[in-house]
Amino acid sequence: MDAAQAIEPIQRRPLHEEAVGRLRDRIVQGSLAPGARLNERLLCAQLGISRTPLREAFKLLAAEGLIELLPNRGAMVARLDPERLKHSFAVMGALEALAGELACARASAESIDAVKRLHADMVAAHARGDLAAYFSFNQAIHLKLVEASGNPVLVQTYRQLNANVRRARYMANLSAERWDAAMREHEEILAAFAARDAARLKRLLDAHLAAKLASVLG
Amino acid sequence: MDAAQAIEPIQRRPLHEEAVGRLRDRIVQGSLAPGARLNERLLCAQLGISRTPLREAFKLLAAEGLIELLPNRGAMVARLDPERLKHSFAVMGALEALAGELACARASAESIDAVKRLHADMVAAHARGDLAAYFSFNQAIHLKLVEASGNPVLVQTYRQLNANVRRARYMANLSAERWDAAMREHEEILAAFAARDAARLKRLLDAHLAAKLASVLG
DNA sequence: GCCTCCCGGATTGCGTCCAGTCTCGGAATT
DNA sequence: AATTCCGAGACTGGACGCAATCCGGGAGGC
Repeated sequence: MDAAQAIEPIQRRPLHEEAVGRLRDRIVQGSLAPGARLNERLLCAQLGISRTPLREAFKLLAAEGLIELLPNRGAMVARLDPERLKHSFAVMGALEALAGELACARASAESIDAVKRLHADMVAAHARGDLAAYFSFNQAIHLKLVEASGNPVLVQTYRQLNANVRRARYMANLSAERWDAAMREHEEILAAFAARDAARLKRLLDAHLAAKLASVLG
Repeated sequence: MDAAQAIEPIQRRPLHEEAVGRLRDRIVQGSLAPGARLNERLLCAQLGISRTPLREAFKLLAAEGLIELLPNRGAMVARLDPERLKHSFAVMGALEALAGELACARASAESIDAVKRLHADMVAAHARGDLAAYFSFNQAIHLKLVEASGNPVLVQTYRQLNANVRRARYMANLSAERWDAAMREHEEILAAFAARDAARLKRLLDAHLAAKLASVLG
């Protein structure tokens, strides 16, 4: 928290880390479609790296469940299995419930303020119909809420599961009604969090998640 | 589920996969001590593989939180941070709670029988004071319970967190009293599961986990 | 005497090479 | 005509080599 933190540490991230980030973004965002074969050479050229770091990135993404490694036949972007998605949502629900509980008990005032600000940004994005920005702020809110739990293991676990869910959300197109409903749900969630009403927050998060699942599967 | 499953599929696992398994075992079991530096060449020689697959294995273990990668300075076995352990237990609690609920609702009779058998084996191990076997059966019971939830995502998430916790349990030495208490707790857990009493099971699992944490930290 | 600087050894990160495996298209056979 | 067999091409898995980086020790300066 001192000055050493302030100065931008000369970030020389390993190439494989950078590659994981880029590929994950492209997969989540759908620019690499589910089922698409991933040609090592091609991606190497695109990313400007050699095969070694790319292969390391593949292994990590496979562990996250974003791609599948077929022995001797390369990698492909994992398909979105509705069944698996349901299972993911169930686990996410348990994690969010825990996060909500912890957050209500231990969140700092600043955390709550941060969520409020993100919420305002999200409302603005909704107002101007900016779906991409909405998604982004929406994700940020949920993540911030989980972070407010003060449990880094929870955050890490949540993040990992979230990647696959985000992917599904990018695929599904959000109806105007569902969008409006989601905004109302978020209003309530914010209120419950600000009031540190854990029980209510848990109920709301659960309902929100269920609606999200329905929307994605629909 | 047909004959094709029965014949042993010529297992030609990639080397990195094999390496991950071996290293994980050694780390969890403590033969690679927390904080120990991992020399690539040395491990290559020990495992009889070259650096490429080993490095891939390192990346995966790092993602699991079992080792830490220091840029340009190699890898070391992650230290057991009591704080982090507490966080892990909190998440595991949420996962076990969900698992218990689902398992009570959806477990097959065979799953329950399987747990019963494992429990009997564990009792036997306890009776003859075989700590290693006890640990093994204990783990198997918990895992089987989670698997009985029928949620593969939950299983995978649980497994991953569990690796670190198992490590801590190997480190801490179990007192005779705690061991006896754990056996009693397991009796109750089994009874609740067999009766499909979700609420009671959840309470018991929670208490069991809390006691485990206290034992490990003590 | 202590601090700083610099150099050598060791080790990592990445690029590249080789061998084994798989895929796909064409030819030969039934 | 359909099927099987076979070989060329492409690609992955693993091994290895080189340059860059880091650590420790010793010389030199304050």
